[in-house]
Amino acid sequence: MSARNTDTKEEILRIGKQLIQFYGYNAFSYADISRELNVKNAAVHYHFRGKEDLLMALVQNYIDNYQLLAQQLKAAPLKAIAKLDKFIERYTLLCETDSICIIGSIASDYNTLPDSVKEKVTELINLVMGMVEHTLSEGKRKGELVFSESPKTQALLMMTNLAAGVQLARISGKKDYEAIRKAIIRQVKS
Amino acid sequence: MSARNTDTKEEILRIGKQLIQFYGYNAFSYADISRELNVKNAAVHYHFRGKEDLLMALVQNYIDNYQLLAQQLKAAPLKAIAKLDKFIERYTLLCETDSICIIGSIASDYNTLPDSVKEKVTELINLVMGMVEHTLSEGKRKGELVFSESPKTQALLMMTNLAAGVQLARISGKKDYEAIRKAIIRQVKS
DNA sequence: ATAATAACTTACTAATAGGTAAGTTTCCCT
DNA sequence: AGGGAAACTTACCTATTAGTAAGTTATTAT
Repeated sequence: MSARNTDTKEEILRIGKQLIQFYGYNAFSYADISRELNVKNAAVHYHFRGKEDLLMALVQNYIDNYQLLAQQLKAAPLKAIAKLDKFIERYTLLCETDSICIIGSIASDYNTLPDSVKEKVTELINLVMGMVEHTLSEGKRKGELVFSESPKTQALLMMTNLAAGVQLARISGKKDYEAIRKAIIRQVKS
Repeated sequence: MSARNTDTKEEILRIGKQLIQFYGYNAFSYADISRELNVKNAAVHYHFRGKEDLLMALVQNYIDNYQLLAQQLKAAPLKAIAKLDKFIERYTLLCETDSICIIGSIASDYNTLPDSVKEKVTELINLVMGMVEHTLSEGKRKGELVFSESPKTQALLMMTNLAAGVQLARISGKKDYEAIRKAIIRQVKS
């Protein structure tokens, strides 16, 4: 099936993801990836025709990943708060590496992207949003969560707090993120 | 004092600001500015040595602007809600041109910026944050606003909702932004 | 054993990036 | 009237960008 190395493609995706979250989509190049992987930039082009294709694959990767998480959360015998914590933890981890959420990163470069990618990003957002909304909705129904906004609006609030929270954290520090993280839990808890 | 054109410098700042808010800092070039202004790119370099200097001037511009707004809000005989509305309106206007908050835009490219700019951005954030916090704090003291978080945390929540709200709006539409806008007012009102 | 193919490297493009040095035009001040 | 300076243009430069065509090496299926 393969010659030399089977997981170069996955490595490219891994590094590309890191670079986008740390520097931004328009700030990294194929040279950055090939340097870190110790291959030539043509090797990167071999696996992903162009930067758009790489981004496309990356977003699809996220979609797959979140689809899995959504399934797990639905099936898991966890309290709503615990489910939310599982989701929020992803942002906390980002924070610790001075990285930001990929959706936030892409959002800033959104107007430079081709329509095909824009559509995939919309798909990802709808997925994540729907997952949070569902978790909130279910938690409310079961009496585990209390909030007065609609689940959809509450999900919007929570998501924007988190996305901008990690962005803010790299400028003004992790304390601000922590304050936000605790507050968004309080908003749905008491 | 000047030859030919006195406001080229201001025009550069205006266009630069637009480009950053629409495409992002790393996605625009001096060529974009010079094209729109009908000058050569060397003319842009004449007014701003390099891209960093332009960004620096732009952030300083925002600082001046927000310092003025902060003064106005302190002096104005307005209810806290009206003051917040004045501030929030800026984000609503951004939304209408598919643009995002400059802080959010810079935050995504933050790790590609030199320290000098990073410090200026911190200064801007502290200013804006302090302004919102003060407005919230005063409003609470006067009994015009009601919220249980500390004014600082409430300011963090409000700011992150707005910053990510406009980012989200260009992807999933203005309705989501509107829902957020109304919700953040309800959070401090009732 | 060998043919096919996956996974590369080598060796290039053409376009754009940010940036500069030297000259030119226009205006103002004396 | 003439000097100086502000506000440019002309004409470059080097580095980097995304991208490609053709050749090489290693693996695998037959």
